[in-house]
Amino acid sequence: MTRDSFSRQQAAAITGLTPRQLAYWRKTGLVVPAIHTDGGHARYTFTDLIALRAAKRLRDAGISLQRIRKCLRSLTHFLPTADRPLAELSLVVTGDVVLVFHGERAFDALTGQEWVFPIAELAREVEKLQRKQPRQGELFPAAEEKLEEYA
Amino acid sequence: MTRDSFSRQQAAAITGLTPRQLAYWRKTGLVVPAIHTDGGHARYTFTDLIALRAAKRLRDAGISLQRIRKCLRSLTHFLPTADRPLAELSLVVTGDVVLVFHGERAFDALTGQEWVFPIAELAREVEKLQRKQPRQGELFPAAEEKLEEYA
DNA sequence: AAGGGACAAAAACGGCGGTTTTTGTCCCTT
DNA sequence: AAGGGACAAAAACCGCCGTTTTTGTCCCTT
Repeated sequence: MTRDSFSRQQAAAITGLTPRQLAYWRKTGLVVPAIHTDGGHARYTFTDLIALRAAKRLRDAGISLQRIRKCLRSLTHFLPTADRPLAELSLVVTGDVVLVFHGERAFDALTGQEWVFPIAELAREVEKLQRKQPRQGELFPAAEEKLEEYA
Repeated sequence: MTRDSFSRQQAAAITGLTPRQLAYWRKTGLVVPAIHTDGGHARYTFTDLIALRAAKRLRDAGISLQRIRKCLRSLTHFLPTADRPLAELSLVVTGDVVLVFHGERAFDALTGQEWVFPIAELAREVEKLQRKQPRQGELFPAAEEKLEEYA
């Protein structure tokens, strides 16, 4: 029981996961312990624990393992800088979706699509428009066509 | 064409929605124009435009009308302060979920569940644990039971 | 204890068809 | 123009069911 390596039992106790889950997740590559003892037994590092804990939270939030896997696959694809997303990134979970916060922006962990728009921004848009009453089309080019179309 | 009331055509042109949609959304109560002319015709206010624009964005982001309605219903339920969520709150959309930012927190607009957890927080948790090696149970009470259970 | 295998229950997924909601279009009235 | 009604196409939803994934449990080996 050193300072920076944990047995499976310990890891399970700390993270709130079952030993069975650790075994399966290891076998399927979700979280693979970084260290092995001489006897070939697994040892979880501190970083491993964080990853496990993150995964546990995602599970508790109702995200299925399958979805977590998908997210990780696409994350390593569109955010290659992060090689251990579960231990590095800020995650927000809602319903069946995982959001990643990266700098000021938020992405869908699955698709990489960015989907943030504070209402304040909308207000500014419409305000601008209001000030230019006569030539309001500039802000919404597509809308301008519609204006003519339905005029 | 005053400064703060817009006809249906204008509203449609500005927001990028079709007049048909405005009519339907009005009829079904999603966004009801706040003003009426003497002749009984609808006039959209500036705030209405913002709401329309927000809804439009949600639609563009792939959120169905039905889901938007659900979100609004539950929003007015667990955030009663906001009586016009579409025109007041910050929304984040990903996949088929709508997130509401309210102060420092984020909620699922549908369930009201709060689901934010920066990884940094997890690291702190585990760090604390590491410093108290001998009595590690305090941080994860549930885990402590497991420790015994699987010991 | 840890690892691994085997088996079964539980959970999650994916596709399909039927139903409801939303939108487009046309027409009529004011 | 705006409102409203009617009809049809498109989009979205819901429930069902067979398949796959995940987990629990038991047993055996080191």
